[in-house]
Amino acid sequence: MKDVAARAGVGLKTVSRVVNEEAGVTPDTVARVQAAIDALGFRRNDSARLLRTRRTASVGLVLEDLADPFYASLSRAVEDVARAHGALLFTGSSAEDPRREKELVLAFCARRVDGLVVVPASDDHRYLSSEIEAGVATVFVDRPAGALDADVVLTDNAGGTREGVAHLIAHGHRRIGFIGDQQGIHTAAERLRGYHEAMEDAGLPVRPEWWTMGPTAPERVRAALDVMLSGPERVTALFAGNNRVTVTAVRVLSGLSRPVALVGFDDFELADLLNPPVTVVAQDAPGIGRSAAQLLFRRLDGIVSDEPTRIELPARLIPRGSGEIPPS
Amino acid sequence: MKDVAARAGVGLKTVSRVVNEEAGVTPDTVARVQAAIDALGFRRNDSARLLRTRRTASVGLVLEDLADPFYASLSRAVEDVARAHGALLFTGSSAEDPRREKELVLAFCARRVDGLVVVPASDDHRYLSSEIEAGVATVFVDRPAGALDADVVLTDNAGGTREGVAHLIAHGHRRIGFIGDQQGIHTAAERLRGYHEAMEDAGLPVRPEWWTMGPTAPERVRAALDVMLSGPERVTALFAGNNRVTVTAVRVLSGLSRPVALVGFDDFELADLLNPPVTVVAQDAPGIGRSAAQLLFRRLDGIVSDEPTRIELPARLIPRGSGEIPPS
DNA sequence: CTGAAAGCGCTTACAG
DNA sequence: CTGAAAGCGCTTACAG
Repeated sequence: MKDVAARAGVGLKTVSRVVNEEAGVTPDTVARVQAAIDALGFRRNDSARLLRTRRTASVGLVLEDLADPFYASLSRAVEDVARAHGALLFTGSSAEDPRREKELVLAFCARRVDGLVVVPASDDHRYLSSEIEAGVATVFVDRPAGALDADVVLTDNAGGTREGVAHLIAHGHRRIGFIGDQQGIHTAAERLRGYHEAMEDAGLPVRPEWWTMGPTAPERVRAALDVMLSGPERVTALFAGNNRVTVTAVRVLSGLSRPVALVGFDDFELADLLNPPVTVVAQDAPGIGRSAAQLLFRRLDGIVSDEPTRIELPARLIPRGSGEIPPS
Repeated sequence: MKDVAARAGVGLKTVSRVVNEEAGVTPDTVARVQAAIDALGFRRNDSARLLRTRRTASVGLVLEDLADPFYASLSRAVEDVARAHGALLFTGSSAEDPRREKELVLAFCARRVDGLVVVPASDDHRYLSSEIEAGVATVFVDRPAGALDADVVLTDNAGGTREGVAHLIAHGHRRIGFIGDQQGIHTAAERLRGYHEAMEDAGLPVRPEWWTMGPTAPERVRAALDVMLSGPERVTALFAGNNRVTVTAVRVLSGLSRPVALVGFDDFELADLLNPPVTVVAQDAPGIGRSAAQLLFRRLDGIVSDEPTRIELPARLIPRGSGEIPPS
């Protein structure tokens, strides 16, 4: 910029004015500066500009895994909102590792991002409270923050599961199984709660061998299914607590002689092409991302009250066939 | 930092030394500075630091759509390599819009990212040549850059298709159809070339109604299939030029009375759960992302020659059932 | 309409 | 072992 000013024979401030298209510069001066800019191939360094402006026009997104379809479409939604607000997006995957989450979050804070959208991997976010006080707007997504009262946008996991299980009950099932992810995961616990509530609402008993929580590895799910599907009190329908469980369940159930109904939490591509097509309770990944990002920018613009906001988005039941199979 | 220095009664440089854990500071001084840092809640502003250091420790990734599974896993691989090199990742989706691609690329350049990984949407990247001269390392991915000789990492599209078509021929097919994406798309044209080569290698004639290029919208694909699958010279096998075509083809073929063999380019989740399981030619999305990012950092470290590098990764045939159906 | 000075928050290149 | 000065590339707050 100094070179441009020298070549055009003007002050730094005038170059700055031309570059930023500020009014009040003679057309003649503009032309001279522009010529110098073109000749020198000058282009403004936004990093320097932003240092002075005291905002970085960027937001950081920390999630489990950028490659996971759910988070991928959530990311895209966050990106779109950020773009609409003139901000660029940093992304990082925590891989469910609390240390990595913290590392990423602090790296973004050190760059002084204007705001953060975080899918919590850690269950203690007190390390963030000083940052938030320092002015980094933060919105948690998919799961609430641990030990910190902060903005959060999530799916109504319990409600969605309740609806899915009620759907099975409405189709005549009375013995329904539930296979969920590990207890410690907030969404998993909420879905389990929804299962119990739906059964209770219908006045149906729940036997202890009908539900189980744990890793979603295929072997574990198969073993759990074996238990549920044997004996005189075996289940006639299954609610799968997430995507991976659903897929394993489809594999196992397709090998059985008598049909077992299935509803899964989380939609997935080609669910309608399977045999039978899989009924699911779908989360709105773009909707969650969009809400979170919008809330973030409302915070940045100081539009929202200081009170932490909690937004819960409904899940949607999509009947496709597997959930409408009657009890055998 | 000024405040910390004042509180600790030391110079700025000493604070800098402590923050950066440089050697040669008395333990006593370190303790005093550290106490001031803690008391004031100071944390280094990396944006300011990087302005002075003249590198930003960040790379920009521009692709079609962050929500697309192929690009999502490519992104994750780029992220992992970037992390290993201590760099953060900016991501942006061009949505196949050349203007948006340019906008994103230039925004990243204006932030002075150290390097760029770009999935080209535009077919003219001359706008980038001045940036590249200015030192922004750039690697193109999935498709070569337009009108610019630059580093590129891509899949062997022609070779992969040749292998897939040869697989169908090996299973006895002589009349094989090909439905591809629009001609203008580099990968689409390459795959079409592979189809023609495989047929020619086997000495098989290709009738004009057996292959077609165009939008991958379901209606277009259905119409194209109708043509190929009717008349005395109808095809007994189909090669689908990409994911979306494959999915539509599965739907159409599953409704037919006589079986038609199918091989698709690009793997997709649950392909093995469909009926019949779908044989595909798989690209290595993480491998492509990893190679591109590694090449980028080798450039940044000045390890590679100045000559643009072209890396072509093999595609892999995964037989699952649909591609092994004999001619009816 | 234009520009010189100070400053954003750090590091570099010195000197002591 | 420590620090004052200059500078990274811009903008802000003035003054003229």
